[in-house]
Amino acid sequence: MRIEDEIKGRFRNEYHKGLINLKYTTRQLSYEFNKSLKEHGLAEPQYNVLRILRGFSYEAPLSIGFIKERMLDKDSDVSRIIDRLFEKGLVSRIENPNDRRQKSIEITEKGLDLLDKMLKCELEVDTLLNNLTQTEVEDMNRLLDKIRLKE
Amino acid sequence: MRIEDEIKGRFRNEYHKGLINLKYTTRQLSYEFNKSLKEHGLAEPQYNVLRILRGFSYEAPLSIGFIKERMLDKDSDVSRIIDRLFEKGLVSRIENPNDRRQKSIEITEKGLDLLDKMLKCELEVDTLLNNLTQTEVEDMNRLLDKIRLKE
DNA sequence: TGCAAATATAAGTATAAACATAATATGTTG
DNA sequence: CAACATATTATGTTTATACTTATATTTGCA
Repeated sequence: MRIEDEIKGRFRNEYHKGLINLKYTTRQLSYEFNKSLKEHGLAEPQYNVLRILRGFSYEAPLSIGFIKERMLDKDSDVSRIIDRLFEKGLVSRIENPNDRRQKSIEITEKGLDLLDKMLKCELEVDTLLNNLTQTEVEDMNRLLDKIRLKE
Repeated sequence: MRIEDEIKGRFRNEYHKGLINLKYTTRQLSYEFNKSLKEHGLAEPQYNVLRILRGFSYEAPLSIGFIKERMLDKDSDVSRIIDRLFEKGLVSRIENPNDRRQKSIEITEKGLDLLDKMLKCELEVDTLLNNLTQTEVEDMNRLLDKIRLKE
């Protein structure tokens, strides 16, 4: 559907439309992905933390700060996201004896098992943009990178 | 900065990168815009509701449902967003005598004054994508529309 | 007419972002 | 070593999304 119809609005110009289109499309993609995650009882940031913990398990245990640097959202409240994962038994959390300010976080067996069961989610990620050809995705990435360029 | 460096991650392929790039770029644009809104004490959904109320004032008063249909986020909790605007005196809310299930919402003088003072925010919207040329924005809109096509 | 279904909104719960502040641990410097 | 700055994490508050359930009202139909 045309974005104008989907939000029953109108745009001042192509730039205005671009901004709304970015937000609207991103939200729709997240919505579809979240439905799959919910089936496994996870919210998206929780899933992202688990994937970081698994991805860097050769450097485990990780600190909260290390995880935070790798989150999409730099303001992520990793402390409380870890709280929820800890309560579900998906991660362990102990005080780092070398620096007692830090916590040492590791993914548990249960956490790894859950990620294994969620392989479908991972594959889905690569299909959400399937309407675009390889060249088109490359074009889009080039445009998005350009949007973020400073000065 | 390259998106790979910004989130200190790696991507399986261009599609995977595209998805992350969309989320990351959209979040960054929102972040910048929200800073301006905060100066006026509004969160983004509150600002959007006010703009809808002003934009359709010739059809005023509007129902909650009418507003919801025009929100970017279709699951917006417009009832409670209106609560907050009402407490700030920016909108009025009365029971619709023709259909007492509905509420009649209107923007107040105070609300209109606030929007007037926020003209800078409105102009900023059109500059957030200024790194792109007109043709590039059009390309991006075409790509985003294509992402959302069903089958 | 009477009653079930549909509609409009509100309210409850869990999760998270955004922001501020606090608490504790560590590093540095005089 | 004391005083101060900095680092790391936790906590508190407000706002919002996502989802569920409740309530009041209207509508449609047997």
